[in-house]
Amino acid sequence: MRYWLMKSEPSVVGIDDVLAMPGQKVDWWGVRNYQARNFMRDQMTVGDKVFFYHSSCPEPGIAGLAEVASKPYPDRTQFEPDSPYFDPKSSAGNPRWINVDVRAVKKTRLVGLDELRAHPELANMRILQRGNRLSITPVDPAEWKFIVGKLIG
DNA sequence: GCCAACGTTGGC
DNA sequence: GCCAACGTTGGC
Repeated sequence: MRYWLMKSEPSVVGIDDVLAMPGQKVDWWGVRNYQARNFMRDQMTVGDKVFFYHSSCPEPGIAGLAEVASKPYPDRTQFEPDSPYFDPKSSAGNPRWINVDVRAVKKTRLVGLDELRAHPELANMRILQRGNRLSITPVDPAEWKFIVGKLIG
């Protein structure tokens, strides 16, 4: 069992959108970074806990709790010629981009970056480091416990 | 819109 | 394999 933080732009797919989907699930399409892909492909297992993070929006921060809901499988958008995520170097037999399904568990209050930064217990979180751009990052179990127990309540 | 950080590309 | 140029991310 691992813990993760996964960024999504709420103007594209926010926590409310996922809660409204059948089974409260969404395929985590669109990751085009090898490190983030490898986390999904190599390290995620069904049931892993996820912070659903809203990025590139007026209030960036943790917006909900979620969990990994499938094994890794090829990202459908890499095969869609009209998609900005289309990858001509990808084929069904040799897909380059992999995703998992994510199930939204519940919406939480918005825990913003400034609030996260206010706690020394969270100082090492990848999301708080300068220049961080990785859209999927591992979360330390102690950090998960602190945020869920003390901040989300 | 700015810009720091950092990943990717491609010429050599 | 190096590295300059370029593109993207994402908070501000």
